[in-house]
Amino acid sequence: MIEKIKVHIADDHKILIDGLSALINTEDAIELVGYSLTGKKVIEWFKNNKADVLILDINMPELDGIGVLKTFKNRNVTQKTIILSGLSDPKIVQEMISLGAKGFIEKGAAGEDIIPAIKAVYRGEEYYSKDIKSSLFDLYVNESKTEEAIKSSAAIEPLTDREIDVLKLITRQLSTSEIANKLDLTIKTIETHRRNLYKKIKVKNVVGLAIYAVKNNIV
Amino acid sequence: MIEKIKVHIADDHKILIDGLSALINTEDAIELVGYSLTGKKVIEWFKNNKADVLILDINMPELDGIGVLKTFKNRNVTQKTIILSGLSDPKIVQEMISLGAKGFIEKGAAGEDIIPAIKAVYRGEEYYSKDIKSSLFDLYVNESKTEEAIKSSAAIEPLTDREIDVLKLITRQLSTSEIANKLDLTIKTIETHRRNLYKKIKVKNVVGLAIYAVKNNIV
DNA sequence: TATTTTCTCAGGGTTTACCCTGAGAGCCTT
DNA sequence: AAGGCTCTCAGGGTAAACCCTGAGAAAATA
Repeated sequence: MIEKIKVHIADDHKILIDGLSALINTEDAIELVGYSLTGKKVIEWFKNNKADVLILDINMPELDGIGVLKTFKNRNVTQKTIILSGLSDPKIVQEMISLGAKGFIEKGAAGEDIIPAIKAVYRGEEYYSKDIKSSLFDLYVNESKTEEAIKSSAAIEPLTDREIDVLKLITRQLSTSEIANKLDLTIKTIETHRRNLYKKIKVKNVVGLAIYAVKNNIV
Repeated sequence: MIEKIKVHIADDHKILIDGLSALINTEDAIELVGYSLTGKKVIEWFKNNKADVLILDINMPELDGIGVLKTFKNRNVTQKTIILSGLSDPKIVQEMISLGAKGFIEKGAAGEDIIPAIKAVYRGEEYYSKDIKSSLFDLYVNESKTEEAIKSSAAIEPLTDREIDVLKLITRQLSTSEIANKLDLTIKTIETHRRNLYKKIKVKNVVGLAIYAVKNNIV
């Protein structure tokens, strides 16, 4: 039996994972060895497992695709990655590339792209779907592999488990003292978590937190 | 050869269509006879073609899923429809049902839901994925098939213009005094509007307000 | 015209959010 | 062993949110 290309898919829409899975199963040379519904779970999975290619959605709750690649980079993990993206904002494309992404497929693109993309990236090549290429992309690809791009990142620092706990309770409209009660912690601790959330998410107050939570499906 | 269930899929993400297509192809009794990437194209397609079941995404450019169903309703077209939705806002669920949708699947749900959903809806039954059901949904489904339900939509008192102004500024993370400044009103007035918003939307604090605003596209 | 709704503002109050600094304990990685 | 991160907690403070009651003026509606 020939060695198959091992693929891991990360996307918060299970139905898309199942769909891609079915697509991939039509190809003998590729097999799906795992999937994740959040960025955090991707990190967890790769601690104990290996895949040849990671297909990574950008918009995910808790920790987004950018955060995943940053985490990999910080840990000096080299993971061949194809980005799945709803929108092809050149800035984001640039950032993902500078973080090591080797492929880029728009969700609006045809599903047929996925198989050649996996194969190309697996071989060490790069792959970009037409929409990406024909957008402003070409202008950036050559200059984008610098360190600066990483720093100017608009992305959000990854939230810790505790912070997510607190954020979830905040969105349930609980006050700081109520949260402290529920988690058996002091008010001061919860206040610290709140402050850290403000800093990380870069918002002014609890309203920004709530909006972030809803938009990122943490509710 | 046995008659297959003819399905049309509408979603602005081609990759999801291709994925679902692959999923559906694993089932002999169902075949994909067409797809659309925008709401407008759905309308066009159904002018000259027929499908037994329509799988319809809500978020689409040009004309969204709600618009599609409204168009069908205006033209007295009865089309068995399954809604594909990223979020399960009860209000939207309710509206889609009153517009004739017979099935409802969250994108976060498992892909295995899709086949039984198609079969159920084809047989004239209804189908809702677990996430939808287990949300506040059950409370609404029985009362929502009347014209009245559309008017009394989700039971929230209508907001006044001023209240919406204030709510918008709140979601921009402005404080009461900042809002007062911007609108040339006193703090006391803004506080009153806030209090009325809490009552009408039935939330405890500004967090509830923010969540409501995001889910109802007031941001 | 009469009534309701909306929009405005007030006094006076409690509670909560938010900001600053600092710090110890445990865990993981280098 | 050393550095980094997470999680925990503290003192002490200001600003803001939130709650109560009451009410006048204008505009929409009956």
